[in-house]
Amino acid sequence: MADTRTQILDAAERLFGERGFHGTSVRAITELAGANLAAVGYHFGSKAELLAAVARRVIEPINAAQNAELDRLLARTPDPPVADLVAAFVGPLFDGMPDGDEGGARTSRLIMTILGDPAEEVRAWTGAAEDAVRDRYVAAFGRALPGLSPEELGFRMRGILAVAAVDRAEVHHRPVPGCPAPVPGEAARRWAITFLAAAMSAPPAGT
Amino acid sequence: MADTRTQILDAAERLFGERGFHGTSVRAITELAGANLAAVGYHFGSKAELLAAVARRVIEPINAAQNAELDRLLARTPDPPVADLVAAFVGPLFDGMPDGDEGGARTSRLIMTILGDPAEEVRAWTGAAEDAVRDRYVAAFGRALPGLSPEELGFRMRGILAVAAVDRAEVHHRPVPGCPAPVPGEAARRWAITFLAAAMSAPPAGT
DNA sequence: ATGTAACTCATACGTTCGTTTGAATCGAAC
DNA sequence: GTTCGATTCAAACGAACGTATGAGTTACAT
Repeated sequence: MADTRTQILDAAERLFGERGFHGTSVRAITELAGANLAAVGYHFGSKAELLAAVARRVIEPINAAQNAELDRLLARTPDPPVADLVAAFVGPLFDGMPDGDEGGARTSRLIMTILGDPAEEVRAWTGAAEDAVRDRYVAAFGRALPGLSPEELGFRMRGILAVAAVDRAEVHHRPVPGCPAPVPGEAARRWAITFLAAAMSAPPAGT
Repeated sequence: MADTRTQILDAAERLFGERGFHGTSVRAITELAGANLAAVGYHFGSKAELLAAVARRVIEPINAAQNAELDRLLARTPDPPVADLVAAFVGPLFDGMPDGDEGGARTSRLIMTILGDPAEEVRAWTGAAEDAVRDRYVAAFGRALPGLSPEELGFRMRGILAVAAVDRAEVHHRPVPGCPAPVPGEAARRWAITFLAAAMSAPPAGT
């Protein structure tokens, strides 16, 4: 049995992802973790700091993988094609956490919750590491897509995140009625890369 | 000055969009609306039913516009090209509510909140109307994109919603650091249509 | 003017929230 | 076996929550 701190992180990750930040009570987290109510205050200081810890733990391996994939690409050629850049960026989002995640769905639901939750406390933890990774990809996409304004490139980068996060978040949620339910695993990953590579390769729409 | 019921709907739409369902208190809504705390109970019954009313008011004009655009397209040709279908589906999402919406951002933030909020009460109102519209577009896209499995088509439909909702939701939020900030108005609409038309037109990735 | 229905209001109820407290418990070092 | 830092615990705090109540106010038909 893992230590209390880790079990609280696990429980919080699951519940924040399933019910959002405001929708999850500290009591629900500690109950699921089999820990005492006060353990959150002791180990993390506050509910908001617990969310920051959860978010860090989720995002760090994704960032590391995105960086590694880009390194691998750039080692081969200084100007990788768009499709490879998309795969390198999107792949880690579909891998999610290395272990214990239900096919990455928990992770993505959490990312979706964070993306969707406007509260400052939910967003405050975003650090320099994420920015650095994103900057590297923006630069690489910019070279692969000359003629695209920085603003439109930014729009497309956000589009990538949106598709990946929303789709994965819904794997176990089943919203958007009227469409067939999302598909877990390898198929969705390949669909996303195909979908987004074509999207990124579109000619500039201009201002 | 509009009647109390409308002012509560306006305030609730803004606050639900900005802070989510659980993050918005009935007191905050009535205060912003300049109404009494009990007015929500009197006019809507409960906070959850207020959300349902807000969601209906937001989504109905979007659905109607999507239906009308598709009618217009089908009147011209029985099998419209993908780009036209994308424009017809995405356009109304960028138009948002006809009046008083800050360029549609309020609306989309609300949609994003709903998409991202896993609570059953947030999702319960989705009705037959939305399903019908989506079914019509799924059918039209299916004819325009033969060889695409229903599952992959469902994936792409969700991709459209994700891009539109996330982008618009962030117009006034400024998340995703490392990318230039989102752009309001006409540019984003054209970028989205270009981006998504290329994405939808991609060859099938297969199972 | 008077009755009536629609509405607004101040106030209170019971619950749940995040956080804090101080005592109890544990494990290893000495 | 005692000391001590680290951790866990039950209990309680005040604040904020959604909702309910009943009196008060308005507008209008009669």
